[in-house]
Amino acid sequence: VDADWQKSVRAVKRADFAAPTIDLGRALIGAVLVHESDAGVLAGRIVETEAYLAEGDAASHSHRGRTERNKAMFGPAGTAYVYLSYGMHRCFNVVSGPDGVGEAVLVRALEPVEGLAAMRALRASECAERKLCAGPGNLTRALGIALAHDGCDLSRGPLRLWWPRRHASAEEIEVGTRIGLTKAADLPLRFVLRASPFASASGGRGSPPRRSTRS
DNA sequence: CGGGGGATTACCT
DNA sequence: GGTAATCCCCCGA
Repeated sequence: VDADWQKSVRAVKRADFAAPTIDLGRALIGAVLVHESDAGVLAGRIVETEAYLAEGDAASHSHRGRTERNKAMFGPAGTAYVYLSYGMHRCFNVVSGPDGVGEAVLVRALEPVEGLAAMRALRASECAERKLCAGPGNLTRALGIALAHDGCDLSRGPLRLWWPRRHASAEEIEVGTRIGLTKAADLPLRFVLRASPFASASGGRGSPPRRSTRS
């Protein structure tokens, strides 16, 4: 099938996750998230992320300390943190920061690169390719990411990350404010591959809404 | 133990 | 732009 994306990435190493969370939020732009699922290989290239910090970030789940839900955030960098949002959607994060510190990078949008037919079946909703993995709840559904993946090691699979051989330059990444927050809403912690048609439609500062057309 | 509020989305007007 | 869907977390009592 279309496995061209593999040429642009290499296997991730644990050391790749050692960067500070904000740097990791930028470095993950261009990385490929792969789920080796029962429905086949489902993969997408990351085009939008948000950083959630342990200090001075009231919007972070870790802000009030470790709980049963957020304990994966306090694990070693390179762990998956998956949680249920609004009672129905799952959000996928890459845990970052030192072991014991609650930080993570939320993945908000992917460019689909493999398993598109299976992704459409999982979405159970007809939509343009650019919307297939646009939005944190949509991409977890398209890739079949479940709460059972919470705490899994992203260097091992079945949920796996592939590292970009060439990272996006500073000019290629647009920085804005995070989406959907009431607290710490002004921090510039959202990173988007500039002008990507696969980014989520909701716009923070620095990314005007792009929701003029339906379907 | 009760209740407010989400790191969302789709569909309505 | 407004809001229902849907449920679990977590704070305060």
